[in-house]
Amino acid sequence: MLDDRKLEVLRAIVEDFVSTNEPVGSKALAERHGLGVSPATVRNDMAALEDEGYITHPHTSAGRIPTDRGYRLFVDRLSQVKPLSPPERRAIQTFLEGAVDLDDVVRRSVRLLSQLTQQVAVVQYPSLSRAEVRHLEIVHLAPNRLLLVLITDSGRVEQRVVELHGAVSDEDVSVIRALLGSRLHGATLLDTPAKLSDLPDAAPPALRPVLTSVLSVVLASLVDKPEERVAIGGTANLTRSALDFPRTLRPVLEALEEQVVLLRLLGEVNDPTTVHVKIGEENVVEGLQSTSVVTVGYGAGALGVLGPTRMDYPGAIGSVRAVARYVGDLLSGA
Amino acid sequence: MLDDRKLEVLRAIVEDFVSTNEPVGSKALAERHGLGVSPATVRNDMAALEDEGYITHPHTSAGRIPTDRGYRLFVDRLSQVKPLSPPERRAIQTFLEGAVDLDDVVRRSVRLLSQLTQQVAVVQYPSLSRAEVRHLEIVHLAPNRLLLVLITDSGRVEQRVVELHGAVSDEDVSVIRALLGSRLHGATLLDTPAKLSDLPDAAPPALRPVLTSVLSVVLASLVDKPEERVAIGGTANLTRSALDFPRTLRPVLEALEEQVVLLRLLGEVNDPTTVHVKIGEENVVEGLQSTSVVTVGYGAGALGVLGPTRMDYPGAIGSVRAVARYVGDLLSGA
DNA sequence: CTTGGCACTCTGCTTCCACGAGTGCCAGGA
DNA sequence: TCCTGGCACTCGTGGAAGCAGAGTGCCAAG
Repeated sequence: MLDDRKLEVLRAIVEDFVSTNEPVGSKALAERHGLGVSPATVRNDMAALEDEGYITHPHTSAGRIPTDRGYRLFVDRLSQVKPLSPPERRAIQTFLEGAVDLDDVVRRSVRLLSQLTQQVAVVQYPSLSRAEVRHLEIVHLAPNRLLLVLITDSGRVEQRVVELHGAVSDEDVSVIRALLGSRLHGATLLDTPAKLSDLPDAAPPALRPVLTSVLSVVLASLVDKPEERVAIGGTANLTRSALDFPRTLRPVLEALEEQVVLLRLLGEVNDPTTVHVKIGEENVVEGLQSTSVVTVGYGAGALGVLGPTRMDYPGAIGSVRAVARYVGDLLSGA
Repeated sequence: MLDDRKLEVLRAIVEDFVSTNEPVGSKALAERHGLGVSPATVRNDMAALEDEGYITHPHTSAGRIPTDRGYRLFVDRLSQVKPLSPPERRAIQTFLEGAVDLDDVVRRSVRLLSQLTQQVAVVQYPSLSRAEVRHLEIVHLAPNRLLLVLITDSGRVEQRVVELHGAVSDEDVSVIRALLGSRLHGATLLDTPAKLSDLPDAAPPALRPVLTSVLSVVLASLVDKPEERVAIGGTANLTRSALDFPRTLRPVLEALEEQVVLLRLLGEVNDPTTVHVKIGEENVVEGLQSTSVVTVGYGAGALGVLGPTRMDYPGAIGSVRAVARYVGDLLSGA
């Protein structure tokens, strides 16, 4: 059905359309790419590609533009990842290494990705559930109020206030701190319930009420529904493609304001090591049907970019992959 | 020069234009507002207002729209703050009280403000320099690497990694923790340099190198240039006024991506208790000359909204003030 | 299977015109 | 002195018409 030349035509259409944002006609295409055939032949191929649903017409007498399906084929079979240049790699590395803490790493990654790809960038914080506990601190804020501070190996710091029913002494707090600390150090949050289940029984009776309050907060807010966080940046890049989003910019911005939506975008990554590309209507998220998303896991989390379906996929995939690698190294090393 | 009726005309123009987004003509104005005078009279007043620079024409045969100067006069002398309704107040309070930690408070405030005002909302995290140290924890990450965790009374948690030149023992870390803790507990970060200046001398000689490293990190990254943070939300609201930003949406989004810019917007608040309004060209920030900003301090930080100059100022001022009050209470109480 | 030719169909742009909103000015009246 | 009705004028908007150009689909010949 689709011989090599037809695929070549599709590739040319995608590349031209991505760079010019204008429907591409048979004549221009035959000239600019060295296909060695006449416009008429190209037209025949185009008709075939259109029959198969890879390209379409905006209107009768305009050139062709790729459909979502066309981009899909392009990404899967017609393109190869554009690797970054060595200077770019060095720049990424030095920029990321300048970060002073986890927040800074994430913020820098977002900025980096959005500048490299000229798209919207999304970076997830290292997931809590997969993280190891490096330190658990209990601060005695008030007689009946404690602050739990959890530090993970990926550098995340989570805090929760625990309201107690009665007052508790500094000494008791120390005991609890020691108890919890010894149990949890080095554990992942997934292990936590098992590690803590018998703790109230093992503790001195006087401390049990307090311990129970503390545990319920730990389990409820850190284990059962661990808070996932994401950072986003480069939204200004959406306006560059104002032509791509006739009236759809609104819903896109709205969707991007929702943490839940962003997490879904990043979370649909099954295999964490390969780059995933969602194109147009493949996105189930409301409001993002006219966008494409390129994501990849970096170890304890995921990151990616979002832009119009008319996107430089090879470049985006290359950048996303490279940044993910550096971020992954950085976070597992620190 | 400007008698009461002229001011009334200006007020009517501002209110009409804000609600309809269309230049307002003399006839419609004379009818809809009970001015009791003829369109011709209104026209004369309009001419006077235009001479004074309070209103202008988009083109010869269109109605009038307010200038920045007109809005300024409106805000200063012709409008009164629109207080929130009791149900609204209750909703704010319950929504904010549901927050589990500082990040959550800030995120909720942003969402609240942007929904109340239908504008872009900006909320600064409580400033570090004005905060009191509630707890300073030192975690021994590796033989020659420490993690400092600073918790302030406003709930902020800052972390910094300290790389040491040589290994240090757990016991030494405990000593340093105790030393620093006793000195800093209850101090503000502004007091810190004074409180710590003689510390190396007072400490056991063996610990001095380590202590010096720790102190230099504390002073450099927490005191000398304390990290200010801001959260932003509701950018989708900018598209609602696509008519207001003909082609200027781009620079606005770009400006909003810069933490520095946001801090400048919020930072120009001198008197922290009153609401400040910057209108259009009054904004020195590049790219925001077509927007207005309404800000107020809430105690340890500031918050505000940003939108087109065509903004419901009384409503925005009311919302900003109310939210600031609740946030302030919440953060000083917690 | 490829190619050149040709008729056809659109869109985008320009021009033109009529309409209507709104203004500025003036002269008369309170 | 100020308000008012009247009137001529300006100018942007919107629809109709016409034109040029790009691009297509199809066909018959190589």
